[in-house]
Amino acid sequence: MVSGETVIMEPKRQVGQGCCTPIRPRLEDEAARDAANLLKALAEPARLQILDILVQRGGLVCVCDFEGVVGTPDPKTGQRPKQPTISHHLKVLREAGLVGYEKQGLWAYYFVHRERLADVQAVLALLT
Amino acid sequence: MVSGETVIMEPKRQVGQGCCTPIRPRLEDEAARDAANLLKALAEPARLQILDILVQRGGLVCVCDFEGVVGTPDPKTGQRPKQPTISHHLKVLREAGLVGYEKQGLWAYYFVHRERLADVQAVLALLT
DNA sequence: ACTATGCATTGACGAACATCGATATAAAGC
DNA sequence: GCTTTATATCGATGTTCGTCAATGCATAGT
Repeated sequence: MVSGETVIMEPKRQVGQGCCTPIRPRLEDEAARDAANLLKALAEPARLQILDILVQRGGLVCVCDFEGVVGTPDPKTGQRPKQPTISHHLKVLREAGLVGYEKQGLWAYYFVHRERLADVQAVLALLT
Repeated sequence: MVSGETVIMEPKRQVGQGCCTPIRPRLEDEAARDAANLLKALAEPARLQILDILVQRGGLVCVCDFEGVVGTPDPKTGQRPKQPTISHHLKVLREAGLVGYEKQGLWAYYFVHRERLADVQAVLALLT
């Protein structure tokens, strides 16, 4: 980091009176909470791969397509997450508004809500 | 959902032989894991607000600036997270490569690693 | 009616996380 | 030296999360 060299023009900060001018994030508490919840829904390998497949397919995908295909393989058994786990991840994505689904007979067909993905990108664009 | 109406061109899926053609996510396991770890580092209101302030300031910000300013207020006490918690969040952001810092005397000045934020946006762009 | 299938939900478990108070470290000023 | 200040780290606690086996619930096929 070349810390011996860096010169910050930072003049006169008296210890004990607070070193900096007060500041508030532009991101208000509620907006930060909402954004964090969206990001939390995304922050899982299995869920990212589910979304990837949904986008790749560009349409409706039934749940059985995800089984044995997404999620990190168990280091011991080499097995990927099973059906109840997939269903759980899909529920998380649903509740975050990132995907929707239709029931057709025995199958459930999922699709992406692209607007919601755009919301995430909008938040990240704020930090650029 | 209009589920009575939706017509999917659904040709002949025999129950029991798997309903769909096999598919793999373009997002490989390791890439998915890395992306998820980055998103996990972002998926916290306090950390989003920290990054927001860092970007807003456009330069070096010392830790004390974040105290009492970022993070969700405790519903009971109305208090925001205290110094050890802020320090913890900064460590998480550091380890994710999202921020860096320089030590100047008593103070630690943090700054954003914009390239890393770009990495996150690149992953999300894949899903669009 | 009976069986098999696709999917959701429940309950349990361990791992990971956010937060805190207390303590440690390290530099500045006396 | 000692004290104060800014930050990091440690240990404990309560909560959230990912995963599974078991179960429930429709629907399809016989």
